[in-house]
Amino acid sequence: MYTIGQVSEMFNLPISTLRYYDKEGLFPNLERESGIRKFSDDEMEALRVIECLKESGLEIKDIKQFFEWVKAGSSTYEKRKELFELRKAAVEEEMKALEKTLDMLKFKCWYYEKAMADGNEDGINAMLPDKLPPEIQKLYDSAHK
Amino acid sequence: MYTIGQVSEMFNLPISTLRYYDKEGLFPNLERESGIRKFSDDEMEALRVIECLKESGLEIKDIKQFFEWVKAGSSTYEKRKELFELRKAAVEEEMKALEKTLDMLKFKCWYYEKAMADGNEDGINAMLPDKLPPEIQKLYDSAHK
DNA sequence: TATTGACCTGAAGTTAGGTTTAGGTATTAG
DNA sequence: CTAATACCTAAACCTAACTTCAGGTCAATA
Repeated sequence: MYTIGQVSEMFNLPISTLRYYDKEGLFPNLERESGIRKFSDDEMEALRVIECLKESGLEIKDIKQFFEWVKAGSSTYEKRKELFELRKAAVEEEMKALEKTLDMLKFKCWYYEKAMADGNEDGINAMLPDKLPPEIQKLYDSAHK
Repeated sequence: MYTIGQVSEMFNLPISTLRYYDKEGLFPNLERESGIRKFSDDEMEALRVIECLKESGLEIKDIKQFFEWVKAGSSTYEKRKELFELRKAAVEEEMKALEKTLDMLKFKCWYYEKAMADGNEDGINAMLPDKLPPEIQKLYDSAHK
């Protein structure tokens, strides 16, 4: 069993955030001892799931919904599975978007390296939009498709 | 040259968002014809950069800063390059975080598939935390490290 | 004894990134 | 002529996810 301060340290989350999560219903089974929250391993695992679902782009109210399904028992296995499948698809989409973003960033890094070497952007502009070095052209095309 | 409505369609962004970006100074060279915004290829490329930097996690006010550097000319090449290097590192970090998130999501998908097949979570709980099938154990460990 | 530190609450405040509203102009279609 | 479109502005509004504040309890320490 851990206090809110210990959990805050372990997860590197402000105490105020943990209390906020509790108020929003993300720890439906959280116990208290004379008013003081006692975080068990269940709440620790819940926090891992919260961080996962949050990172996947899910809103707090929908994370709460998930924990309500957990409380409801085995009749909600299917809903819960579907939720995770959907978040998985969303994260895979987001990673694709980030790949494209990364290509643009790499292109811009090359761009400014060359601009610094040349003292101006004229040489680069003469290569645009399709006479860039092959590796760079790939990045440029990926970022501009 | 494009009108705001055309740009809105092309980038799939609300007109109100384009006007908001303009108000925030993200199109420092945007021209107007009797009050009406005229978006040139420069603004189109600016928008691609805006979307890239936004996706990388940069705030609007810092994107504005970048366009001020562009306006300032070749003396800011280094700053601009550093900005893109930093955003590149940030996106690479974020992708790592998403990989871990994805591992947790895949684990949970497996978890609920098995729970549905078994009708309960007992079999799974007996395997936790280190007697899971090898592939699944990898996901679990990645998500719990 | 008193003060420090860790916990508690409800309510108000904050921030980013837009969106909506209310009112106006200018061009074109019927 | 008038009515529908597409544009414009300033200012108010909105939402999510926290954070801060003001005031209070309780246990251990100096």
